[in-house]
Amino acid sequence: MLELAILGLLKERAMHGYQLKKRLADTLGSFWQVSYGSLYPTLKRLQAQSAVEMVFPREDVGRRKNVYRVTAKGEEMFAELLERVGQEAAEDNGFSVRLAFFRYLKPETRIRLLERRRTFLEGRGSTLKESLREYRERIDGYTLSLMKHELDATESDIRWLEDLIKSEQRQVERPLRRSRAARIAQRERA
Amino acid sequence: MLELAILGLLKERAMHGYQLKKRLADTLGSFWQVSYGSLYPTLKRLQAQSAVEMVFPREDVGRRKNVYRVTAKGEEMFAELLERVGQEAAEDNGFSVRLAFFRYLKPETRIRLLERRRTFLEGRGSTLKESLREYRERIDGYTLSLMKHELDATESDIRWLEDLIKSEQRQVERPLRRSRAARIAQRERA
DNA sequence: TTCGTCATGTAATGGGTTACATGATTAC
DNA sequence: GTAATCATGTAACCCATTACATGACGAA
Repeated sequence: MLELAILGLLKERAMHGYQLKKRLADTLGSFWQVSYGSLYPTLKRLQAQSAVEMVFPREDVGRRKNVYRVTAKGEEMFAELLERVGQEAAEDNGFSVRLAFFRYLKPETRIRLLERRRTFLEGRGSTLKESLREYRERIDGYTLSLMKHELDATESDIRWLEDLIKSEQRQVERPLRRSRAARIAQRERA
Repeated sequence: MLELAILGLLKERAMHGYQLKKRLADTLGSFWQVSYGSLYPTLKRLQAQSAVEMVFPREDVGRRKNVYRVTAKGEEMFAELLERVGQEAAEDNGFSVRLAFFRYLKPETRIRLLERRRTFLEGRGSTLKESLREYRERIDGYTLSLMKHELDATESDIRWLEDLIKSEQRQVERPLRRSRAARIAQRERA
């Protein structure tokens, strides 16, 4: 997860650990906090795997900063990690981090990931409904209220996902339609 | 967290590990999954601390089952863990687990916990708004959409909390009013 | 000159998971 | 008798955190 996030951010531009942490906090910070104690070791590990390499300072001579950039191997790793449509990719953080790098995926893969997430949330929804049906009388008001609220939140998540999926599908279809139009135009020209 | 949940569930009735895991999955399962690899060691640890003790099987002789019950010391531990209004008590899981045992808290403590959670969520909300304001033009559509959706979800959480707080406050006030009425009645009797 | 923030790192610890191993009981 | 589920446990690992340690640089 952290590796994916680091590679994804370094893909945009070379950065050093401290900067990386700031960017991480800014874009993913509302759900995903990283400490230096995990950031720096991960960065070193990625370097050892030659997924990233140090950019030796030019104008930046002053401060002791370890600026890293992604290597070709790092790009591969990133793509592999990002596309991996396992269980982890459907869970809260795994999904959010991947969404932040969606622009690097093909629309079809995006749809697959979105649908995986939807299935996951539908599972959570059913579990919640089941619990509500099964235990409604036996559980206390607070847990009941929590469950109802969770169910609402889950359903809202699903609606949001549905919108994302629809908009992806439009993006997949439109080029097709255009090419069909192009084919027609070509036929007419003939 | 797990200790709190185990003690809280065993407070209701004595159970063995397997049962405990089921109850855990049923009531808190939508956000909090535990594996045996962490459940059994925790149970043993609690036993070593004499927070729980084994109930020796009577009618249940057949199966090899380790049924545990909470001890007086366990009750103390539970109360202490539950009331602890630290950072962890405001975070997602910490809060939800505590909410599931809210009935064991005084209304004032409940309100304190609810307000801590609200403050926490308001912080998240501000962070999100800040990011949206700051980066709106620079970040990609997916992250933007995620952030907006997160903000909506956070605001919905806050509204829900507000309702819970209000209903707690009513419960704090009503007995006061009743006692005032009692005082008046007493005065009239005099 | 000193304070804040930039910047990097390590060691100890924590809290969990996965995979493995075992075996009893129940339902078919 | 055999498959599913009940039931307990351990060892290896993973991913992260906290606390600690260090020091450079810029601004007041």
